[in-house]
Amino acid sequence: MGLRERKKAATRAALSWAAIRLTVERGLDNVKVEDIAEAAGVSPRTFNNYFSSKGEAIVSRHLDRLLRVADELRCRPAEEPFWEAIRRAALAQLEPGPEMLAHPVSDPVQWTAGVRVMVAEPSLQGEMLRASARAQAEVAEAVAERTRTNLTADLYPHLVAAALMAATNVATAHYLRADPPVPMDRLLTDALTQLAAGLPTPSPLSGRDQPNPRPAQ
Amino acid sequence: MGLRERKKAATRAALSWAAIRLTVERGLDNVKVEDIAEAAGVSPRTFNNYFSSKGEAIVSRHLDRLLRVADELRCRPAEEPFWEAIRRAALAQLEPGPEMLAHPVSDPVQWTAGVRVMVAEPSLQGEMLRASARAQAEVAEAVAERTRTNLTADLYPHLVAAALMAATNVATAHYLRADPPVPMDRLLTDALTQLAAGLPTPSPLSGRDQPNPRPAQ
DNA sequence: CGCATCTTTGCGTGGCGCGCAACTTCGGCT
DNA sequence: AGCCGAAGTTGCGCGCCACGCAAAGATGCG
Repeated sequence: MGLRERKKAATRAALSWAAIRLTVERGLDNVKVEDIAEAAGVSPRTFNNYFSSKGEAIVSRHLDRLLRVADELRCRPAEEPFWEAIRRAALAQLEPGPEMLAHPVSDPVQWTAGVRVMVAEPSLQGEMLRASARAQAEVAEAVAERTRTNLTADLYPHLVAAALMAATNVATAHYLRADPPVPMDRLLTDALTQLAAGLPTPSPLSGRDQPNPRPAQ
Repeated sequence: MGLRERKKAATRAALSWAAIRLTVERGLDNVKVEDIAEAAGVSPRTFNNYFSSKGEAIVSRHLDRLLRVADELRCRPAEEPFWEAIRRAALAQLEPGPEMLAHPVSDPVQWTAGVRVMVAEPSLQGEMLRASARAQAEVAEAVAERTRTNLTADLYPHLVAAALMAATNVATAHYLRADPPVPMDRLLTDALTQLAAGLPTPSPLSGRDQPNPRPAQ
């Protein structure tokens, strides 16, 4: 890989991390594009050569994580049971990615705070969900290959991909509000297990700690 | 309901429909907020009293549809089997809503074109997915009530809601690309059936018309 | 070394989101 | 009926943002 591309990737990462860090520190609308560009040591105009909006910059790290899920799914051996492969692929997003290790700026705490603001800020929610949708398309393709289903004629690969992303989102949301904290891999595995079981209504007598306190109205 | 609220609702609908119609006719970025306001007979400034962006205006009709799903789910009798209730609720979005009947402007063709542009335009995708997320929260609440699960402690209601929305989105996407056309209710029902069955890998020998033409690489 | 290609940058423009402060309309209450 | 507070509308103005364009700079290859 030439110097050119390495530099591009570095600038991209710098911009993205700067966007996340500043947004976490000051709040989304106390950060101007100018600030992000300055923090990354680049002209404001250049920012828009890499990202078409603040939101896209912030979410791009999240998108990278999600794309690793599709990659991992393609890498799983073909003889592995299907849902086991799905589970492994889903867990791939929790491993620190290549650019995560390169930038020591990004401790997990900062990342969690970043995700929290992405979920909280309305204008970032859309961007975040769009990232999920993009990753979902990749996953659907991988699923179609693996299960030999048809990407345009069958619902199946899209359903699996959508369910996988849904599990990710639900687990993430739960992770962010869980107190005391719950490990993310457990949440993800749990969600996928329930999905693969067809989401049967849990029997209220077995293993439930407490029934819903809100009475049915 | 007083005159005030009726007028507000009317203006809101007028703005939203105008936004959709103009966008379908001319393309998203050949429509200025000014145009939409003018078409609705209202000042440009007023537009932003109702919607905070073009995208929100366009998608608001879609959001209304999705919210009807949660409403319908709450209305289904408690003795109805759970997944049957889910199916019925999902199908509720296909029925023309109250404001659909009031505005004869909105034939199904126009609506389909509207959805098509929402899915195609990048800046509308996010808004659309945000609408799904909002509806999903409502559905999750309804599911928690019905199944007596806990909205904050359990993944279950969120998973069901997310799966329902995923089914809706996947079915919609398939509907938009299907040629020859496939009835939407069949797609939705099919998607939900597969989900409730735990998304088993379809056996490639039975009932498949054609295997995936792309070889696994 | 020198040229072709890609990238960065400054500038300018059009549009948008929204706070603010009049002004208008509505609806209840005496 | 008439009045008054509340709610909605409008015009104005500001700061920000996305992006087209063209000049200047960096990079890689022969």
